[in-house]
Amino acid sequence: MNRKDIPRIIISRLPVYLRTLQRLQQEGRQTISSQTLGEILGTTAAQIRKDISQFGEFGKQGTGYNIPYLVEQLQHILHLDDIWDVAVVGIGDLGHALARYQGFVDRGFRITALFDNDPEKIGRQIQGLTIEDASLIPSRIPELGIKIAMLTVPVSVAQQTADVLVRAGVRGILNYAPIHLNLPEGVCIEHIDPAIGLQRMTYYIGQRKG
Amino acid sequence: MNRKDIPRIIISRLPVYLRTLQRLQQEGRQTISSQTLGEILGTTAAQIRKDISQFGEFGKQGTGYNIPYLVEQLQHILHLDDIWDVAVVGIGDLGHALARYQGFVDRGFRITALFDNDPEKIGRQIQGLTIEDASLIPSRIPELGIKIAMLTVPVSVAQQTADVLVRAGVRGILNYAPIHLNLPEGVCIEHIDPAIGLQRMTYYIGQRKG
DNA sequence: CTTGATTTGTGATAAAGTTAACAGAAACAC
DNA sequence: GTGTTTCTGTTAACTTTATCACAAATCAAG
Repeated sequence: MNRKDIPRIIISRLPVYLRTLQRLQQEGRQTISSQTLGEILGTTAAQIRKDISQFGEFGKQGTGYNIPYLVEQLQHILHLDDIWDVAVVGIGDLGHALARYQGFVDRGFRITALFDNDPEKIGRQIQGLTIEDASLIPSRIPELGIKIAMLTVPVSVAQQTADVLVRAGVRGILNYAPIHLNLPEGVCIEHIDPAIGLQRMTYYIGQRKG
Repeated sequence: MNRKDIPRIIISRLPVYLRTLQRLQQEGRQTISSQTLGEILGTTAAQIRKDISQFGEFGKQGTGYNIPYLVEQLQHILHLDDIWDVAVVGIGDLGHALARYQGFVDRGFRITALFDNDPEKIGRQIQGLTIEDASLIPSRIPELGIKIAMLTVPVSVAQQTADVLVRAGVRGILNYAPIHLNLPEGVCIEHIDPAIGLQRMTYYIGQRKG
């Protein structure tokens, strides 16, 4: 089981499985078959079985998967055994919303640092955290051992801010700026851009009047 | 050129091309080769050429692509010739941030309705728009001709709210609730979940202490 | 006008990903 | 205990997607 050999597309589906399994677990459900999980997720049983089987034999014939056990295994595979500390860089409306969002802890993440370069914002508090001067990123990120950042700065400074973060030791960036970031090998990047999502739909929805 | 025959994965890349081309256009650049665009986007020239060629011959040998012309063509392909009206449903921190975001208009979208079911919020204004009672969705959505909604409600009511929107005539939903929505054939859905993005990265980043 | 450098669009090829199908294990009904 | 049903993990077949490689078009220089 060499981690590098497992296709990226399979890895990208695991968090989706995990999210649903955690919800089912909270609802008190004990087991689930690939068939049923596929129906819930709008995918096929074969794909779910194939994906999960990349990492071991977690199911049981005739019964399906034990939900708490599979949740545990997926969390381990995705390195979610411990909580990750995350920084939010750029405290505009969106950064503010992320800082206040209560849903990260159950998923394995905790926001532990906020950065902005606006003197008006520096020093203010959100959820008990103080917004720090972005110029302190190079010292504070290593100090706090932060490896992951959410980037919610304007496009004009996104690439340079990302570069600073990477130099400070950040290994993964969730980028909300609507621009493709070029980062060195070994740094992970995920892009979130609502307009891209909307534009992917309008192709299929068709003409506005029609 | 049957639209249905073009692979979804190609469609999903077009908005990414468009976003970059629009930025280059704003910077005053006139032409670009697939090679250079590939370097900017971290992809290959061949893929860009193949993707674009699905829809016609928009480039010129020896020169590359004319940026304003290609932008226009991509906008037309994606049905972005006119501005789409969009509703935001659920005005928490995130819905609030989306309602205030200034970046949609250049990308083809305009937020024209806000809904929430909290009496405290109904009637308040954001960017000149009044938050309306979510119970009015069935009448207001058709009235305003809205076909696209951004869904930022709690998980517990996400599916039922989506169902209401679809019954009201919505054809595409950008879902921010961390749950998979099951919608009828013909309705487009895109999911945005920051925790999923983070979890896709932690697989590769590895153990927190390591 | 010719030569050399670029660059597209595309048919052929290779790689990657998905689906189908089934042996074997487990559970269940009676 | 036996027969039936359920369900996984896996191999093989199939489908989709990405890459390669090149003819033909364009441009620039002299």
